[in-house]
Amino acid sequence: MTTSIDSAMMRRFNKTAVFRTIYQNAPISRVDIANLLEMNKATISSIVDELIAEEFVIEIGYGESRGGRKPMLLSLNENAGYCIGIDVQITHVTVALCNLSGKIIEQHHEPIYLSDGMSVQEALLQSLIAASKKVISKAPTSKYGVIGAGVAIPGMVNSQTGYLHYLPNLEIHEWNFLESLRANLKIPIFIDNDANCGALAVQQTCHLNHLVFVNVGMGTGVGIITNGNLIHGYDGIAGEFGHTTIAAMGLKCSCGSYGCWEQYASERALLRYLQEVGAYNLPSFPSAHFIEECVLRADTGDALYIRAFQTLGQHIGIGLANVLNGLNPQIAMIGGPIVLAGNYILPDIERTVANRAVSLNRRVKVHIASPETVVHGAAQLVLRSLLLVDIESLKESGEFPTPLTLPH
Amino acid sequence: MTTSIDSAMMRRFNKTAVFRTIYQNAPISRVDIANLLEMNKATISSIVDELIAEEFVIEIGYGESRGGRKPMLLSLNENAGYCIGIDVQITHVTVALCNLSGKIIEQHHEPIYLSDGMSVQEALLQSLIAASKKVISKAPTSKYGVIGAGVAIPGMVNSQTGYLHYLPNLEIHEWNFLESLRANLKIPIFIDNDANCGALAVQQTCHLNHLVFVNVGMGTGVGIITNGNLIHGYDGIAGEFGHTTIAAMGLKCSCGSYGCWEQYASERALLRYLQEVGAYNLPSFPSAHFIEECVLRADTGDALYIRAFQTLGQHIGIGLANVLNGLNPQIAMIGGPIVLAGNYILPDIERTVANRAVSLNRRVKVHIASPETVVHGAAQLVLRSLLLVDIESLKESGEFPTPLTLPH
DNA sequence: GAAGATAGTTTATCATACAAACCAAGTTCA
DNA sequence: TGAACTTGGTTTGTATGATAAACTATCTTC
Repeated sequence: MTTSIDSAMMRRFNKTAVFRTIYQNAPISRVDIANLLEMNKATISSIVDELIAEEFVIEIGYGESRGGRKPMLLSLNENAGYCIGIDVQITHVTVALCNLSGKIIEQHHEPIYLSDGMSVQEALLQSLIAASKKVISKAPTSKYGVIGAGVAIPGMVNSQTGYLHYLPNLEIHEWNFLESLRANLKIPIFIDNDANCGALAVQQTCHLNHLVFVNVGMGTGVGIITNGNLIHGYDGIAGEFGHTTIAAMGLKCSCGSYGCWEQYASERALLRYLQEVGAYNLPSFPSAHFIEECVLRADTGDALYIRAFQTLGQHIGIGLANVLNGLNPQIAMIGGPIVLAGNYILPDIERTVANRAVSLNRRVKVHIASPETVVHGAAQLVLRSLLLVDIESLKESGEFPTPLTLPH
Repeated sequence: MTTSIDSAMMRRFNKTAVFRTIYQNAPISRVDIANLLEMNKATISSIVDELIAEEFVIEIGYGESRGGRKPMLLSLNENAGYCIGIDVQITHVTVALCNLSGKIIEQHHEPIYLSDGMSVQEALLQSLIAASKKVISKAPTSKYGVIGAGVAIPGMVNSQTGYLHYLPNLEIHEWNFLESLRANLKIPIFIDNDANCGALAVQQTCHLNHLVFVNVGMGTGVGIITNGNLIHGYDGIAGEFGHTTIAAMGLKCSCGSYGCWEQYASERALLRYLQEVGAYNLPSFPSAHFIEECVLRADTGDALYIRAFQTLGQHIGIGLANVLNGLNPQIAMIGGPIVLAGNYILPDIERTVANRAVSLNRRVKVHIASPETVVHGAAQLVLRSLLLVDIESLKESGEFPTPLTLPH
């Protein structure tokens, strides 16, 4: 692992810092960047010149005078290139084309269709590739083109090696996913767990450095950001709070343990709660639009559905309080398909957290994320890796990626 | 937050990297450092010259020739200065004088004695100060003297602000501990939670970047290191896994919640298990030597005690599996007073973890730490802050500490 | 319209890392 | 035994990049 710096490296760090400052504070002038970063005006000018030559940054006109010469305002050239974010789910994939500021330009849903004699892996790959090619073809011409794709996976992946250790429901085990995808998509590809992607997206919009993103879907996973960094763990599978015990003698879980959180806080748990309160006409398995349908029923005032949502909220709250006590974030986000039911579950989540979190963790605000959070985060994997590299990720990866030097 | 680098900063990073390399790989030659860090020989020589002039590093003689000129071996000058580590417990404090390599030179136990009309805070302070002064007076004369003190606290502290949010058992709330101690001890002081200190000590000895340290005593706390960094959370109180629910309908906890792990995995839990299996002559509250006494009984073959330890081990295992699934560390350490019973609890911990952890977390090895781990880690707070500063901690703290420039 | 303020550039300087040449001191082998 | 080679470490010259200070450009104020 390298931990030494030479002048080229110093320049890269500083250039990245300047770029990040523009990215997050645009429109901003050279002087303001210099003040924010406590660097010399001359250095900023020199770096900005490079960024403009590379078309990552553009001058967008003069700002208001503050008693002297008007400042020239700088901004990200958000259409210098594009990236795609992919949210893999059990039944389908969602692919979004985003510009460099992360804004979604095009979006497409593609079902995962398992035809005869085809492995699940092949079906997933085909769906991914088909959807990706569709949105890539929609990308406007630009300096850097489509610079990469980020994939959010609802299972255990190692984002460093690209290995998919386990994908529940589709029952994929130990698959070199990244290699398979790379063989078919000729752009840089990044992958991570879906909850991690969600956390990344939240960080990008909220500019907070300590947060958790709880993805409640068929299973329950947590993306953790502390000190601004995603936590991956040794094998990359950190955040499997869905398989932490909240009831030592509780329900048997598919993982072999008992009383796992996701037995009580997931789509499947919701289905069970509905069965328990006596709702009728239930599917045997949560379908693709299960939550949506339940929300419609609750919206009609169906007390059974409302009660089931409340029970779900309480149990999400129990596990969330655990996560808060363990990690002490600044905010907590609830994401995944369940967000459609945000209004029905949030009060119970909040109440339960208030009763079960300790000390300052009681103050942690719980929010419901937007449905696009994960796909946004997937795109963020690319933007972060290629554009927002900093000291941190250098140390993390051990090798030095090359920010801001994309091939044309 | 500063994220820019100039040549002075570059030098500091590199100097620290060289020092850390010597610290961890001594004895080592200049050439080997250059190869390890992928830096130029000339640069290494220049930095080493400075380190030798400052007496942080010494030349300890020639090594074996590898076909040419013999290398001059470098080593940490471990007696250039000293630091003290303090382990605060409910009934007493343990203070250790350590040299720069972290080796304990002197150790002293001081009771916390509450005399009439004295607040708990005062009693704790007086005990700390008395013990510190005793070991400081034993420090040999050296270039830098006693460079600082690190304090491990069995409660919720913010290591940045020095604020003690809550210290259970002694029932101290919201106290500016660092300020109070600084008023009395005129050396730099660092504080952190006891489990965090334990984790730090383990990291120092094992050179691993992903680990958890579970401190089982009157309560249960976890120190988490991922990517080589301690996790503190937003308010500094991360790691309170003792207050995570493992039984949603379980025992009422002092924190107001139900079924918290520490109700099932702590000294108090052990006492309850003993009551449940019908052991007699039990104290109403775990005394200072409670674990020690229980181990003695178990050593005589007392089946009740052995069974109680096994039950405790199972419940430590349930919570530990949760921690592993949530954080995916490389190894797990059990520390705190319970380590005396390591042989009695470890098999059950391992079995439970094997049954309840998911996927690769099943492979995580569980070890019993030595009793001095926490006090070692407390000393490490000082060594780490003053000597082993690197890119990482810069980003973390946002401000730039000044390593290797101690006043004489 | 002169004085002052702010934005940004140009120029000279300085610190630091690096490369290459060099010196020092060992080993190998004819 | 000594010439050739190898390795460890230093010296010297160079390149890079950040900074400070002087300078230009442009605006506001009075």
